Amino acid sequence: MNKLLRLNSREKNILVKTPIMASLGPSALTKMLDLATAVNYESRDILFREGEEAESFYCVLSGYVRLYRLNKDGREADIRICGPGDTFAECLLYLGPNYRYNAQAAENVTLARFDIARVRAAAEQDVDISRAIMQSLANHLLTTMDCVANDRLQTAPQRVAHFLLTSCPKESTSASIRLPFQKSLLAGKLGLAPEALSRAFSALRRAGVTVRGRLIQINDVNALKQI
Amino acid sequence: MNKLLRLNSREKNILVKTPIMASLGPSALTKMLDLATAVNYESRDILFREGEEAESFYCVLSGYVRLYRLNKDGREADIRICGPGDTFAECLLYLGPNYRYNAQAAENVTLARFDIARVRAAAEQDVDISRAIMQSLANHLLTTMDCVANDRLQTAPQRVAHFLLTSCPKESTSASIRLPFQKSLLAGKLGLAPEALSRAFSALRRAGVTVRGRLIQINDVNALKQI
DNA sequence: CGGGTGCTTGATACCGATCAACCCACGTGG
DNA sequence: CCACGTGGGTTGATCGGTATCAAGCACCCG
Repeated sequence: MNKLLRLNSREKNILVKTPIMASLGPSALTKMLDLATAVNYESRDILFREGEEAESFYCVLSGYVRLYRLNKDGREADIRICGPGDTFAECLLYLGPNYRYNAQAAENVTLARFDIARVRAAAEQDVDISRAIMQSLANHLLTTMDCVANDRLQTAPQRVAHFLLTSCPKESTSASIRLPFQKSLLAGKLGLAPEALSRAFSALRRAGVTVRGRLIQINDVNALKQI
Repeated sequence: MNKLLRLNSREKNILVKTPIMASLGPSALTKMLDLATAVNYESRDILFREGEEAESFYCVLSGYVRLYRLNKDGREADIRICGPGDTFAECLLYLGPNYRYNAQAAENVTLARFDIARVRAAAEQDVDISRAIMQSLANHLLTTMDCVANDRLQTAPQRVAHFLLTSCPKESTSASIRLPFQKSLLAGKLGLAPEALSRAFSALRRAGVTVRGRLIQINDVNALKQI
């Protein structure tokens, strides 16, 4: 981490377009902007660890953040990958005082930081704010339930196909995608070892998926849906 | 399903002790009780299916409900098992108009049903209600994240051990537990096939776990923690 | 006593983790 | 300019864990 500052105007512009802020009315929006500070981390920096006292929650302005858990042998499992516009740890607004997972910068990131106690107070007074928080929580809950279902129902190639399909523009018959982050991060997001992701990609070649670096060419979107 | 009625006093008594209702002030509580109707389902009844339009969310008064998803070959995966006091589908209060998973009665159940639109309106006017919803959402989000992490980090015996430990009274050195539902339901909850649960139990015998029907005897709680 | 249901046990197959080696692109310094 | 190291990714061989299929068992209730 380094300096902790008011947001500059560029950062403000990003923040206000964020899902959690976009639905706010003008007065709620200024309240929230007043509470936000900007903070930067470098790749691999730890933002916080499981068990630490939670003072802040965050909204990603640029870069990617890994939320993950450790088992007692030190193995890591990603729970969620947060990109620009994503909010995390806001569930602690109404829960216990400790972080429940680790957070690490997957690359250089800029975040908006919010003081939990202050936002909680603001939400009590402003329905706009509590509605926005509920929407965010509800969204994360559904995404996470999707994740459980996908982990339990889909094989590695199916997960990758599913991910690619959600990255395609709707209603397209073919597409080319640029991964927004490293493959190893994608592997973690899908609950796979990097090797398994690699093999899944090569299994998808027969379905018309070509991979070169971060560039992915999908010849037949419908074929992918059949996987 | 059968009749849909105002709650009788026994049901009201259960409902008000429920996490989502317990934190409400008197006026919010009466508002919510006014909105609740009681509904019964028999074992294996389908409450709703993924994709159907969502009019209601539910709170379990007695029995157990399975939330699950299907893949395209018809295989099922449980996402969550809801028991007495649990609320489900409340995430749709602020989201799309359709259920995102299937819900089935795992045994005969009694539920409190809430109309989504009306509760949404009530939450706009009463901070108590929206705070209660946020707490519920935040709780489910964390539980579901736990679920993802456990699926990705733990083997079958570890999952079972973890489940048993959370069912033990805190700070006890030995315990005996009665499963509140069928083993096949527990298997689904833990993301296992029933056979795998069975084998996990027999693997735990060496750690001092004895199983007879729904009764489970744990000789050494600390040994379980080492699994 | 017969039949159903829920559970266990065994045999097998599959999937993905793990370990190890290698490849490639890139940057650095001699 | 080349030798080297580093980090990210791929590929192959192996192992372990769990699903799946099939059969058998225990209990309950008529």
